[in-house]
Amino acid sequence: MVTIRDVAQASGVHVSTVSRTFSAPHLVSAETRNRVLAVAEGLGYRPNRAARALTTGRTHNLGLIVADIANPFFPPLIKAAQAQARERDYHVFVADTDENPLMEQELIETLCKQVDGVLLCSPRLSNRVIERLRAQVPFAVVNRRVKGLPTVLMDVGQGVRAAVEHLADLGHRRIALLSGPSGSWTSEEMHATATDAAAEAGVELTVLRPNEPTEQGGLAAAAAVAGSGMTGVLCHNDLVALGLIEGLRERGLSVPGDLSVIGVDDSLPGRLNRPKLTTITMPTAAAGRMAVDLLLAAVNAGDAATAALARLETTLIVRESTGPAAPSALPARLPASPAVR
Amino acid sequence: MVTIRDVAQASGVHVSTVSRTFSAPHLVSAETRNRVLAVAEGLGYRPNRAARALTTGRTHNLGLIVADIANPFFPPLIKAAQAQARERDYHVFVADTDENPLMEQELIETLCKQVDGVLLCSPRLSNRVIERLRAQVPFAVVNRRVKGLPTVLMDVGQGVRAAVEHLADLGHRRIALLSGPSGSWTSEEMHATATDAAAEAGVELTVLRPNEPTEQGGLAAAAAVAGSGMTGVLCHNDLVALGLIEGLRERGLSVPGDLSVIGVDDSLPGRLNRPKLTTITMPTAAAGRMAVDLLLAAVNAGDAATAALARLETTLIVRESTGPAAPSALPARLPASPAVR
DNA sequence: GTGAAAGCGCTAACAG
DNA sequence: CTGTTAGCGCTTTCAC
Repeated sequence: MVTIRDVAQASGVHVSTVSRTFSAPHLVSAETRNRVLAVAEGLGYRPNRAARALTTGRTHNLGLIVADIANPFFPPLIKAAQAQARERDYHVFVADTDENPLMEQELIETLCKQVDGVLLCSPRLSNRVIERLRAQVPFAVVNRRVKGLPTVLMDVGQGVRAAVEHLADLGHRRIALLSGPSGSWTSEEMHATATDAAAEAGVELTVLRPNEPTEQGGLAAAAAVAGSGMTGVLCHNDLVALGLIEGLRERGLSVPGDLSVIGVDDSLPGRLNRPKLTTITMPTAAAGRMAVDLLLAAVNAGDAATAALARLETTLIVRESTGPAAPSALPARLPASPAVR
Repeated sequence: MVTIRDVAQASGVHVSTVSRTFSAPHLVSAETRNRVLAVAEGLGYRPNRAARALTTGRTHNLGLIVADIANPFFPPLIKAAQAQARERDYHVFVADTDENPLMEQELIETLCKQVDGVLLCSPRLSNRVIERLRAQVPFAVVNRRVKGLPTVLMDVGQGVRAAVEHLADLGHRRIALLSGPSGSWTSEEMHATATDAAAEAGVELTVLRPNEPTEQGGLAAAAAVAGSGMTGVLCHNDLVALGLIEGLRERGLSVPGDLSVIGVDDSLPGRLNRPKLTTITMPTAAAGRMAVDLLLAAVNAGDAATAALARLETTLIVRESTGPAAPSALPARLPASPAVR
């Protein structure tokens, strides 16, 4: 391994001069700098960032923790975060918690010594634990509110509101919300906004929960939805929506003919599905970039940190999985006179 | 930050004893060990892996480099690799090259000082460059043959052979291969095997290349496929297949009615698509786990390394996107008497 | 079984 | 502008 010392020797200067050529070039005469650079290049020298971290206290590494890498919601976020970090000369550790809060905590604790900050994406950990852990390492969070922490929220409420209104406009009077895992801010937010919006639109909302945030969860929920008299379903994410559509189909129900289904994420599988899924966009790539920037700002600010909060817009994209409520699907036990908005 | 020194002081022993309690517990009396452990626990001490790396030369970190995190082929592999690494007490840096060989090289060079080994998944770099770089850091590769390197191959040839025979059995006589990016071993392997299998099955094979390994690539290829007289298409991956099906549909052609389409990967979008995609499984999770183990073995063996090569099976999964060749689609210019197998 | 001391590769005052 | 020195947190001989 070629070290700073080899370069110093080969170029006839002291190690500190070599160090300076890399970490504070303006403090070195152009002549020496060029010579050192040339020698370093020739020897194939690369600074050892771990050693540097020991003296500077900065690792130039970030941790990125997600619940499930294979959930199509995350890859675009990971990709963007990682690209943005690299732009800022940071490398990123990516870790998957398997939706397990304990693993999440363990991960944070082992990672924290090796990174300057940790990005928590849709964490499953309680706020209480997060607040305790923040003494160890700076955090930024995506899709979770923790006071005092740099936060990026994808304002799913906007999309949910539009989705409920969209269903109401199509004549749906009884709608369901297939909720996500507990501990998920997005899930709570969807619940709250959907409840509000349903009341305003004068439609009846049933919340079915909790469901795994996967196609399996959606598939399993089909039993509860079919024959319930509900004709519009808002799902925790696209995967759940796709699973639900499949489960409905197995029961001889068609989408959007018999029921309308809406997902969340605007993920690849949803875009490629037939019928194309009506869904709520989640600006995951933007969130990844922004979260990295907020995190880095907090890292560099140190104590002077003023926790920023970014709210990213979400919008409803109407495609093919929603349509007019089928009269035939209207239940006999329809409330006497639902307020039409 | 609580260091080994704080623990030493608080428990009335020397730092080296604390060090030993963590890295060689058997060299410490049970009594002192327990006391040190208790104190460390109380203080919330966690060893600093970067500092440890400086003396041991082992970072306990791995690098994982992929062409595109958002390509659904990779997330299951990343997830599995990362989980397996953690099992072995390793953390992993994940980096995306955006399909850019130069970025891949740059990444390897900046990462190499911080990791004990690098996992190259479907690299876009030439073998020549990889062989030069291996002096810097141990490698393992997935889906690429580099002699002397621990390798995991997903034997796509098996699946391709089965796919071509499947199309031939269904009566297809002119088939196309929508090839992937150059530099991709998988793509070359598919090409070679498909050519062989087509000759044996007595069908005519046309290779269309190169295509972006995305739905866009497939969509764009639809123009060349439609009206060409080819009735069966084997695509570089599921995404291309899905894009192609979409492009065909836009031209009024149905799958599997007018043409049969086969993908590769058995990815989520393919499974959820209608028609369900006939595809070739790629054991990505198994490959991720195995590659990590081979890499770690190479890292630990040092010079004594004997490069292992693992070949993982792939199989054809027949679903709904393939069917009998439509007589109407048979071209007038059919070769006089194609050998029927 | 435990302490002492050297050193991993690098940076950061401080002199000159 | 460049050299000297000390030290980051930890492991690892080598003594005792």
